[in-house]
Formats: sequence, structure tokens, C-alpha cells
Amino acid sequence: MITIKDIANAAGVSHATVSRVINNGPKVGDETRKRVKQVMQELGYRPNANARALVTQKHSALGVVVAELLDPFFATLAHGIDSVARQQNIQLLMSAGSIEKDTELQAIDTLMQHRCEAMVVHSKALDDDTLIEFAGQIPGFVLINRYIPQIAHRCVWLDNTAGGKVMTQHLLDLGHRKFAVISSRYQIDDPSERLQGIRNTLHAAGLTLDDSHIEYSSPDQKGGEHAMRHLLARGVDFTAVLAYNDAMASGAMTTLSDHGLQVPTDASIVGFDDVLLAKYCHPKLTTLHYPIEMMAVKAAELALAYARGEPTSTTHTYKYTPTLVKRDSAAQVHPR
Amino acid sequence: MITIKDIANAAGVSHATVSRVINNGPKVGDETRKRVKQVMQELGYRPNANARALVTQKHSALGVVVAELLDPFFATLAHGIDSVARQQNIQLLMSAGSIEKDTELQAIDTLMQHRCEAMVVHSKALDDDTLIEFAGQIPGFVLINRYIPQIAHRCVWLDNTAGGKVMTQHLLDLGHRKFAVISSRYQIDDPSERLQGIRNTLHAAGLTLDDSHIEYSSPDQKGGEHAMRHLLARGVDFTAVLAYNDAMASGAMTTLSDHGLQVPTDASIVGFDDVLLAKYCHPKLTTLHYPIEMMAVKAAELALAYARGEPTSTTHTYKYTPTLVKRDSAAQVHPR
DNA sequence: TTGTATGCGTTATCAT
DNA sequence: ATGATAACGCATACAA
Repeated sequence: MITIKDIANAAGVSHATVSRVINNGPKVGDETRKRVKQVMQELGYRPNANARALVTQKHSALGVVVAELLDPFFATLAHGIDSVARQQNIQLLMSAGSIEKDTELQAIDTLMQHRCEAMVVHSKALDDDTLIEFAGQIPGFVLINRYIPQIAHRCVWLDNTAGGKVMTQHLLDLGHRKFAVISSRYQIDDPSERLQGIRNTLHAAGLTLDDSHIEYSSPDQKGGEHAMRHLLARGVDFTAVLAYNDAMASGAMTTLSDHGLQVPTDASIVGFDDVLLAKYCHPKLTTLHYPIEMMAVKAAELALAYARGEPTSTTHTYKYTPTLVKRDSAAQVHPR
Repeated sequence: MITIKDIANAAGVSHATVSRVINNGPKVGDETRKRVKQVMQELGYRPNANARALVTQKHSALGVVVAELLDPFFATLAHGIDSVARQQNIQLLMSAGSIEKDTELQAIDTLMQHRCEAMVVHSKALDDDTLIEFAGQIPGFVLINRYIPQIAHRCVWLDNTAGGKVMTQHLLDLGHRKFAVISSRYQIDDPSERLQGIRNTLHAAGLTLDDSHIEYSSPDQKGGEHAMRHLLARGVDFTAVLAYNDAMASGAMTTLSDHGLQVPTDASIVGFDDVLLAKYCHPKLTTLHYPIEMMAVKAAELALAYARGEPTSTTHTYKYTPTLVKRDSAAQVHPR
């Protein structure tokens, strides 16, 4: 590999001068600058990013910690981050990892070993204190999909409660009064927040959600099928179903269809996330659009800005609200 | 940030000894080793990956260059790579980028600046010579989804021609004799290779594929809709459709349905890739399974092995063949 | 078994 | 405007 010294020799200057040229340093003769650039070109010089990071004490890359690239939700997230990285010409240090404490910890640790100063982290397994501590050590530490009051200005998150409210209200507006909920057993905050939104809204309408009308399962297709099977088997009476996400909603529709029940004629169903699947399943899902890409972009920009020490508002917090996308799975309640 | 010297001081040894402990060096007293580890633990030492990479002259990370994380195909690819990276405890340097010459070049260049020795590259825009040159400079340079004879042992690729053959034969076996093809206009090799496979198989069956029966469009949902609209508008006579990929197939089905045509009653259709979509669209797509995750795993392992200088067979090439997945979109030809 | 010394490729601080 | 020179944190050859 050819180094800065090689260039210096070939151009007949000191390596200090070459360094100045590379970094567009202020005090270099036009003549010299030109010659050095010429030589760099000819010899195909590539600055050693590691040496640079060492002396600078910082890696310029943007670190990313997500749970699972296969999940279209995270793919979208990654895509948003990638787009700002590309735009700002910054390298991505990606650590995918399951939702496990050790894995997440490990991922962040590796990033720190690289002295990465900007990172967007999606963590559901680590506790608040740990995260707060990281935020203290890493200038550009930003959390996505999580809200921790103490580091609010580093959080880009979704108002799940509002989401629960919107989807419920829509169904109420369509005349539904008998609800069932398919929730997720695995994650912690999101499901319960959405559930809270649902409960509040129902309550405001003079209704209550009996626990027997809630079914918990894994937050995927299979979980949705499973949950709906249980609902049906237990003879729960409902005309509308609120699902934790699109995958579960889709699974639930499959089971419904297997039992000869039509959506939305026999039952309306609303999903959450608005991933690709929502458009392709049959009937097309009415769901809540999760502006994850927009959020990812904001998170990446924020992380980079903080890492650069730019004076970003430290009082502000970045809350997003999901919006209703009406498609075909929810309709006016049908008299039996 | 606490360094190796801090540990040395605290433990009352030289920093060389500490270094030996870190790297499990051979000649360290049990007693010393234990004490040093103890101190590292207490002080929360994190080795500086950049310094290490500098002195070692190599970055241990695995570089990845893919086109577009949003595409579930690439997400699966990334997932496969990620799984071996995690298993081997190796960091991922990810560069997503559009399918453009400059972007791809830029991505590889950045990886080289980091002195990354292992990389899995998905390139469709760069020419053979450029890629061959990179392969010469980077020990662990591996191409995925591309075959270049001169560097065959660094290529993990799919036999597209065989794929074209399999899908065609399946439809022939179902009694179809009138074919239409929906191909992609954008990528270069894959579509034409698949087309070649289709042509060969048709020819062997005594049939020929008229150019007017081929419609080219963008390789996505919209492209599929568009292509099918044209086919229909031009009054092309067919009972079976061979699509370039699942997205196009799905789009084509939408158009068919809009025109009151039933799949597979009025027309059979076969996709390619077997992405999630294939299972969720209606009817479920008969398609060719592209073992991309398996291939990605192999590519990552290969890249890492080459980078480590392990004696991997240099004569072997890594060709994969897609397999038929029968679902509901292709059926026995229906007499009109 | 342990310590000393040197260098990896840069940037940055001095002089000149 | 340019050139010595020191430092960054670490691995390692060589001494002890």
C-alpha cells in the first residue's frame, strides 16, 4: 500500500505538506498543491483510514445497531440511515443482532472499540441506565424507537399510545362496538403502550376491553394465526380486531378465512406498521403508517450532528405519530 | 479513553506484557496474566481497534457492498452475511449503494481505505476488468451473484440459465404451449441468461418464442403491471407467463385481475426469487427459489477464509441452482 | 517470563 | 509556504 511518504518522495516535498494537501490545508503553494495532487493520482494513493482515526481519536463512521435485517421494518430503518450516510459520504458500521441483552451490549462495545462517535441504536433489551451511561460516553449516541426522559433529546420515537388511539377511533367511527385485540407477548413497551391507547379510547366511548378479548402471541404471521385461532376457539364475540402489527393482522386474516369468515364483512381488522405486506395481502390491510424511514433519517442526522459537536437543541425531543392508512380490511360494521 | 499504558501502570507491568495478555500471547506468567486481566476488567479497558488495524496493517471487519437494503432480496443477502459475521465475531462494514458505477466504485474504495481485507461485493455496474483488478489487490475479495471466469474461485453465483429452463419445463409439463415473457430492462446479465434458458427449453420442445411475446419493463411491481397491460393491449395470445421475478409476477397478476382474468384458470404465471411476497400475494406464486441466504453465507465464509490466507480450493467455483416451488399460480393448461 | 525500543500512517505543533 | 518532529495506541522483534 502506498503511503503519504511515498507521495512526499515522489513529489519532492515533506510528508507534512502532503498531509496539508490532503486535508485542504490553508498554507500550501498553488504550484506544490497541484504537483502533489498529480502524484497522488498517478500512484493511486488511498489514505489509511485507520491511521487517521488513530491520530484523530475518532472514527468518522456512523454506527448502526439493529435487531434483524430480514425484518422489512428494520430493512426500511437501515435504508433510511444508509441514505443519509451516503449523502454525507460516511461509512456505515453495521451491527445487526438479535434482541438479546448480551448481543446488543456486544454490538455497542465493538462500535466503541472503533472509537465510533456517531451511532443510531435500536435497543429493546438494554435497560435505561445502561443506555443513559452510553449516551454520556458517546457524543453522537442516538436511540431510535425508544424514549428515555433523561436523554430525551437523543431519542427518536413513535407515539404508540396515539397509534392505539387512532386505530381504535377509526373502528369506532365505523360503528364497531365489539373488539378483540391481538397483542405481542415478546417486546415490552410498544405493545403495552398501544394497548393503553386502545383502552383509553374505548373508555372514552363508554366501552371496556375485557382481558378475555386480548390474545397475546409472537409478533409475526404465525403468532397472528395462532392468536386468532384462540379467539375463535374461545368463542369471543367481536366485529373488529386490533392487531399489534401487519404480520399478525395478516396471519389473523388467514385463520379467519380458514374458518369461512370474510374480512371485512364478518370482521374488520386493522394492522400497524404499514410494511409492504400490508399492500400485498388480501384484502389489503387498513393499517397505521409507521414513518420509520423518516425517523431513521432524523436519527442518523442527529447522531452525526451531535458527533460533530454541532449545537443541536438539547431540549427538543423527536416524537413521531403514526397515521391511518385506509385500505380494505376495515369497513362499516355489518349487522349480523 | 483508557489505554494499554494505563493498564500497564495500574498492574505494575510493561505495556508489552499487557499487549501479550490481550492477544493471548504465549509467554506470560499465570500470575501476571490474571492480574492484568483483573485490572482491564476494573478499568473497563477497550482496545483501540484503529490502532490495532494500523499496526497490523489490516482491518478485521467484513466489508459488504450491496445495492439496496430495502429490497427484500438484498435484505436476505445481508442477513446471511450478518449471520456468519456474528458467529465469527466480526464487524460488518456495510456500504449500500445504488446500481451505479461510481457508487459501487466509491463503496469499494472506502472499504479499501479502511484496509478491509475481506469483502463480499454485489456488483452489476462494474466491468470484469475492474473487478478482476480488485480481486488481485484484496485477499478476501468475493463476488456474489456474478461469474467471471478469470476469478471463478471468488464467485458465488446462480445458474440463471438453468432457472429459465426449470420454470419453462414446468409449464410445458402442465401442457402449456403458448408463452409470454415479462423480462427486465435494467439489469444486464440475469435477464438475458434466464431468457436464454427459456428459449433453449422451448426450442427443445419444438417451440419458438417470438419477440412480440416478450415485454420488457422495470423489475418491480409496477413494471409487472405495465408489462402485462402491454401484452394484453397488443393482443398477444398466451396461456402461461414467465416473469423475471416475483415482484413483476405479482404486478402482472394485478393487471390480469383488473382485466377480469383469473390466475391460474385463464393464465398460469411463474415468478423467480421466492421472496416473502410470493407467499403473501394472491394466489400464492409458483416460483423459483433463489437460495440467496445460503449463497451469502458461503460468500462471507469464503471472503473471511481468503482474507485469513486459508488454503481454500482455487479451482472450485460456487454455482447454485434455483429450485421450483410449486404453489398456486401455475396449473394445468385450461382449454378455452 | 518480562521489559525496551521501534514503527505502523497520519495529523498537528513547532520552527524555519 | 514548507519541513522537522512528536504523538496517537498498539504489536512485536530483540534484550535481559
